[in-house]
Amino acid sequence: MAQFTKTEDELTPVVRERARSISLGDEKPSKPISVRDVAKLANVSVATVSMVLNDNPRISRATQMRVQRIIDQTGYRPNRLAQSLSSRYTQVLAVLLPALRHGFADAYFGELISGICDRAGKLGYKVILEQAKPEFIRSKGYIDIYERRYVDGMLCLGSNDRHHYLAEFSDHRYPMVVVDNYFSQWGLDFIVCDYASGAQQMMNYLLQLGHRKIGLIHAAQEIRTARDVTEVYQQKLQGVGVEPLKSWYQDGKFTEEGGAAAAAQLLEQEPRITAIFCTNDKMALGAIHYLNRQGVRIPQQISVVGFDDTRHAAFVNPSLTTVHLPLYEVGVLACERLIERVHGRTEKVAERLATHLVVRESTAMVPALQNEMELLAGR
Amino acid sequence: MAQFTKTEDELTPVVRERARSISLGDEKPSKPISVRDVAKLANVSVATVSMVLNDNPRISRATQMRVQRIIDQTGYRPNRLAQSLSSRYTQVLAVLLPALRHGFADAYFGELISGICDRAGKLGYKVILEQAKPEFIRSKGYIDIYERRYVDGMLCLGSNDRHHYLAEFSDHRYPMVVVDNYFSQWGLDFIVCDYASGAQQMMNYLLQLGHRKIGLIHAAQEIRTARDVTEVYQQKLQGVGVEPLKSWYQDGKFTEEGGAAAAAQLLEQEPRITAIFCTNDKMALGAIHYLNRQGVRIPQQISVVGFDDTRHAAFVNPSLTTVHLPLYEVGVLACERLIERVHGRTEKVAERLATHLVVRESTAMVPALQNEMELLAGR
DNA sequence: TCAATATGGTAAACTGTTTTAACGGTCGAG
DNA sequence: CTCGACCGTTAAAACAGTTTACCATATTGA
Repeated sequence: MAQFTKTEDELTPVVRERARSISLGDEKPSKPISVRDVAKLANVSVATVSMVLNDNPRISRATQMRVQRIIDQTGYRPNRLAQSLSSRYTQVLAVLLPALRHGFADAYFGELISGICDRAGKLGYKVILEQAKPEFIRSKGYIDIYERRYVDGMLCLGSNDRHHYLAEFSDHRYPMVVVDNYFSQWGLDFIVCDYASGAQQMMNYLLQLGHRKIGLIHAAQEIRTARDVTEVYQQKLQGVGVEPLKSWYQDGKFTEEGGAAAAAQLLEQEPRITAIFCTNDKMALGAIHYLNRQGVRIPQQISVVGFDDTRHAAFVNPSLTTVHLPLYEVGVLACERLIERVHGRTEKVAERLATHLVVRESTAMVPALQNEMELLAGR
Repeated sequence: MAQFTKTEDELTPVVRERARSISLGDEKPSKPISVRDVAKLANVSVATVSMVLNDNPRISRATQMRVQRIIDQTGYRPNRLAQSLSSRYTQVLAVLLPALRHGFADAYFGELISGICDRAGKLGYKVILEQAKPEFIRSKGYIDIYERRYVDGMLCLGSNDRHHYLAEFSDHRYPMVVVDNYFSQWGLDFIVCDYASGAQQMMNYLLQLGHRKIGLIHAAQEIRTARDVTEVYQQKLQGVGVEPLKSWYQDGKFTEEGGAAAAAQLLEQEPRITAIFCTNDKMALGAIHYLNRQGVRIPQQISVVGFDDTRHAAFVNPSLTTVHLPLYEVGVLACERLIERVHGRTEKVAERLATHLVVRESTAMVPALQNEMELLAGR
């Protein structure tokens, strides 16, 4: 305790000794250096060291340099637990994911998480992963992580209307941002892709190609954005005087398998369909897979389109016409806004990022129209 | 401070009052309940409460129930920062990922992470994500997370031989497990898939189908497991008297684009090739994509195989023959062993999980042999 | 019956920071 | 030549738990 003297003339040797014992890394894991050690070596109080660490302007240039030198020499690193305990900020964010079987192996969530992690890291935050398992919800784990001070805020991915527990965040007591979805009801913060606009672009394009009998492979109508797409599909068809039949809607469950099965249903129940609009790329992949092996030629006989523009979309055969979602950017922005909330932002967060159509090879003019055009061209 | 009396008869009313003020959730965020509050209400010392929390056997059934009742009534949740600070265990693990552009949107890493998170959650651990950016390495961020007490241990994914900093973990001072790779040099803990065995099964299968001119689309020879596969490929060919030419090896950079480009090179430089062995599924997808649009029929003209068995492998056209890697299980096991290390395990961790061949539709007998067989069959 | 050993609990020290109120010294103004 | 303001620094009080050493009783064994 009193092993370090405080007289000015003895400072240097003492420093050297401490520094050496550190750099040599003596086998005994000689308990790590603390603020107290640094304070002693620098002949200042621990308060001063703390202030240097948080570069508080109250510290004079001279003192700040003296302390910094000691910090560098000793390789002192403040204990984050102690810092968080006393400062009330953990510098950690949670990413809440739906509890899918092998949930992370998913391009959609992966892209969002990439954006989040990149930005969080840049702003000095760590990110913890949390899966919304039933038990987690039942035991209010989502509140626990705040109350037990694991995190300062949370980003909620893959949420849907049945997640009533999100209502508990409406008072903004616990900073939370809904990522790529939105709720009209609870006044929650959100960052979302403009699904409606994307769907409009896609429908306009398909209609322009002459398609009228368009099947829809959708999923999860409890997700607001998914409903947006479905609604646009319906409105646009009605806009050209077509009332989509019940059988044109098929649930693809957001998976490749589901997409394949839905395509099969569609073909069986409505053989005269000329295009299939899948509300995500995974289902489109499944549908294409099914059609290919049924010998249906894409896009000559049937056009197939997706939604998301995941990496794989470009590497199917034929490559997929789809709507590009700026998921990475959504992640980045959500992360940024969440941190602002943690730091006291009070204005509501609500942003809608633009989406755009990506035309590749899975779409073509409707076959009949194609023939007509060729006739007109005099062939 | 002395607002709570300790006489037995006054306990009940006091409890009720505290409990009500909590359940009503008064608007003022009346500072959260602490051990001290609980102790006072239960008429025991804070030490006792702490022991109940960590179910220390020294506490009698009666006391433990009395305290537990108060805990339940007040909804008290221990502050994890304080717990970690004084217990020296954070109950947090780090997952270190290579800094790929959009790294998480990858089926390979996703599968590993799924396994890790599932098991970590089950064992009461949280998982933080860390990207191995150059700056992170240069500043020894990987040591920082231990010293600053962010985590108890680390799982290292996507490592390779150029990651010399891993040598710093050879003394096992900081618990770390290499996931799905291994190093002969530094005595690090690891859990890995049996790549060599998988490659052998695949090569045996291809050779059995009569293939001799087999191209290899590989990548990242600085990864030990990747080299294992390449070596098996070479040995097996030599085993049947074939010396693979330099031009049979093509670098596919582990991506779809790379796979497509490599396939193009291969076809140009060695048109008589009858099979292509890709060392991961992504490159196989790229190769198939390229071959398809060149009009090459798979598997009639050329067989293509992959490695990994990611979800997409089953949904390409034709579906991909590949080697299944138990990545989820590797994640689970790595997580488990790491936690054992944290709790003092001293035996080295080194396990190799079995892999197996998955035959789908992208492979067939070598064309010439096929004809011969048909002739023999008298057709 | 008395020392020896469990049993159950407690007070105090400890974990490593940040923050706050106070303090001594210098300076300019009245 | 005081008085208040300001500046840089400090001691001490949080923060919210765990751990340790010790202290009463109660139970055993001889």
